[in-house]
Amino acid sequence: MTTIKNPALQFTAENTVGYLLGRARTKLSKSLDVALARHDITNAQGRIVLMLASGNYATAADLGRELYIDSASMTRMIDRLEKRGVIERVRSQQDRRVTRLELTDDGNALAALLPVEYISALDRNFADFKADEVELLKTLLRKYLDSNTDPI
Amino acid sequence: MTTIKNPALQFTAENTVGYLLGRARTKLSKSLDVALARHDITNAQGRIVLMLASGNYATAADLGRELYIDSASMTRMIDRLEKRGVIERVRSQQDRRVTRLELTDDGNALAALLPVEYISALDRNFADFKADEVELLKTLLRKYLDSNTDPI
DNA sequence: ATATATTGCCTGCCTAGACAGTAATTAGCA
DNA sequence: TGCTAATTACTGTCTAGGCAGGCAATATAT
Repeated sequence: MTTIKNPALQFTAENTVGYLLGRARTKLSKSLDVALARHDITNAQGRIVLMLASGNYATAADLGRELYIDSASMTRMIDRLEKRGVIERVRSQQDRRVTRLELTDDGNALAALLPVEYISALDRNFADFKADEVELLKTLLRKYLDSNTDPI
Repeated sequence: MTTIKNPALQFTAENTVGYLLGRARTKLSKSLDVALARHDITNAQGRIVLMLASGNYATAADLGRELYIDSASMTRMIDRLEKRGVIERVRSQQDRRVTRLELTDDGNALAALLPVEYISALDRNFADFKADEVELLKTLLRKYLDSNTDPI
């Protein structure tokens, strides 16, 4: 039994969780982008459309809070989706700071199509995985996301 | 025992592997950026420095192939690292298309410090995980990365 | 030996995020 | 009531990626 005295000596970036996580996310995201391309929408954009369609989010701030995306990035994302014609900004009368986000008819039609696209794309991506392996992966990811790492 | 007839009906973006993968990657990457900030370098940049220090990669094309990053993005990354003073472009004499990437003295000094930073930052991020849980996560990610998803 | 293909690097322009800072509006409290 | 907090959305400027296309240099095939 050998003990590694100084882990830094055998450290390689390519073996890092961070590295694997980054590559896996890029691969999957790219694959989803390809799958959604014929709807003229990206993975990141489709997610927003679905979240709005769920009725659980009404404003850019809502979405940003859930996604841990800052409001500046959300503003730009909303810009793209508005230009694309799937959502509209509607200024709230109750609180004139907020602009409610509403799906257009096109947006609702898109939202109806997306789940099938996502499900089949994910199925293809994880075809080699048994169902409980995917669940295990999700469980581990959720565990990491729920842990609060001291920022320092 | 109930069978779900139409999975699309209960589909929510927030339960997706893609969603969890994206959020986890963002969280970890942000944490690494904070940890490396005092070396005036980002996570993505530190990875390149370490890969060059390993001696296994000599050119931007080498790095891009390993990281699945396209050459245009690599060009810009090299620009930033060169401006930052950690690497130099050295035109090859053998093949005048290629520019070899060499760490400067500053770059080598940095490469010597980085492993410890990465290791401690990762330890903090996965403090709640048992060692074999991290390994399990890495195994699942590698399995996904090794699978070849038909692009369509 | 030369036309063709490949490779390496680059530029331009796009999405997606980050942070900092600003203006407008509302909420909360002395 | 009036001042301060907090909240919402925004702009500017940055990193990090993507794709398309282009040029120069090397490899390959006829």
